[in-house]
Amino acid sequence: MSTLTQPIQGMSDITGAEVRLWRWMEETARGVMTRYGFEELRTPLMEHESVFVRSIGDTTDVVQKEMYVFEKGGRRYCLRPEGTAGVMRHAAGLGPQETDGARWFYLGPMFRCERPQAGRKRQFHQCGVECLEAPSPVVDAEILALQMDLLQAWGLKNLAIHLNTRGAAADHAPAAAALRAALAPHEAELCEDCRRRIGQNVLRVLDCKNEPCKAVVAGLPALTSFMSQESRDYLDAVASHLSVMGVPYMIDPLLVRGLDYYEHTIWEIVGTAAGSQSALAGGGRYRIRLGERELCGVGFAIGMERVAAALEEAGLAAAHGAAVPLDLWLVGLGDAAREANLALMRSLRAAGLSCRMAPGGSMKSQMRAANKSGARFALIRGEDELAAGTANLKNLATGEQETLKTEAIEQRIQAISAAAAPTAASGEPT
RNA sequence: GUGAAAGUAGCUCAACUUGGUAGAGCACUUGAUUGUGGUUCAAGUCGUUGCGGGUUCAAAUCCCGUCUUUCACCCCA
Repeated sequence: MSTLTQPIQGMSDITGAEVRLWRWMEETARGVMTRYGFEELRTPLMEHESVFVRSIGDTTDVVQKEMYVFEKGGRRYCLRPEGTAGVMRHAAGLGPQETDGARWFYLGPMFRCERPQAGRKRQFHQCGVECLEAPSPVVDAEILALQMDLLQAWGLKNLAIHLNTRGAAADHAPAAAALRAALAPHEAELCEDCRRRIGQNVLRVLDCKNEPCKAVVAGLPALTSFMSQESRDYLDAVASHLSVMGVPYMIDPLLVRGLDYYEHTIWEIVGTAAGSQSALAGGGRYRIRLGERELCGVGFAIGMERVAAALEEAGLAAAHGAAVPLDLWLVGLGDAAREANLALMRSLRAAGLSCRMAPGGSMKSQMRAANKSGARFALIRGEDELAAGTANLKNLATGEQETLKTEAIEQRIQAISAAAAPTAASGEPT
């Protein structure tokens, strides 16, 4: 295929059963988040590059290697690689009265120029929330509960919350320095990547997958032991609030999250999905300074592709991807019947019924089209029926057919349609 | 950014090793039934073998490049 018929690498068209599943996921998410008092916020897909450089951190891989950056009219823009920074950019332009206690959620595409693989696309989709209430372990625990409720509303099971803390901002530098000092005697035992990490991103040594590195890390004191009492108490408080709410979790002292803006609580939610992308979602408490405003909040993001894959694996996707059948397929033989059906379709649709017809063709081909469409009923009219003022309504599932008077058609179809399965709720694109 | 595998009809795949007219199933169209779908039977359509170049009398097949997909790193949701 050529560039004219293929999407860009790592980006894909979402169609058919997949798009129906996604709409259901989005509607379900809106429902859950609304019950927690969150309002939808739609920020642009493009921002000034600096919005992300400031908040995510200019040494992170996301900023250094993965952002789609381009220049236009002397300004540098980028496609958003995540959702939090844009929401904070919005908040920073508002006054404190409008941001204190704000609860926003978002749903939409993000862009990172990484090498694609299972559960990782260059255009991917996240569902996330940001809560700007005054920092408190209570709020963090509530947000975690929300996230688990949402994942469970989608039907996911066997999820594990891995909970940890980055500590208060004042603890970051001392903790990193202490970790470097603790690792120094073992440098020769570490892998090449980890020796590089000591200088650049020392926390990443903690979650290295190589056995020798794991052995070294296992012998180190917990990272929290390098933090202040306040930081340890904060984590304990979050854990205890989770217990009160009955939300299961596990403390994972080796959990690391890469973006610079996190402080205190951080977490990931891991599913059982195959492959290396088992993290379905992540979140944490953060502090972001943009312009004159410094904003503290807590939030999470869920990878929609990964959730969809998990639903697929659990056998839950098919039910939500099923097409809603048409109420009716109109079959007409001859010009007069076709014109009559054309007019009838308009009033049926105005009445809320879904219907289609073929522009022509034999009785057989029209009936085949009706069958193939999955419509519940076929309405059949030819010269004879028009002359007699009637139409034949056939139930395509049972083969039963009844003859109706023309003036009774619409009412009868309404009644039958209402008795059948209700049509799916409407959804909005994102 | 690093390392590896794959791409043939609308779909799932065969033919590639050892170069010699590109095939099957499903799907699709039509007919058996001149006004009734699904099942059955019969016939038919279906391709610039991802794209571009090279080797050769001859390339789906061998070689090079490129695009895309997949997998593992890196990183992240």
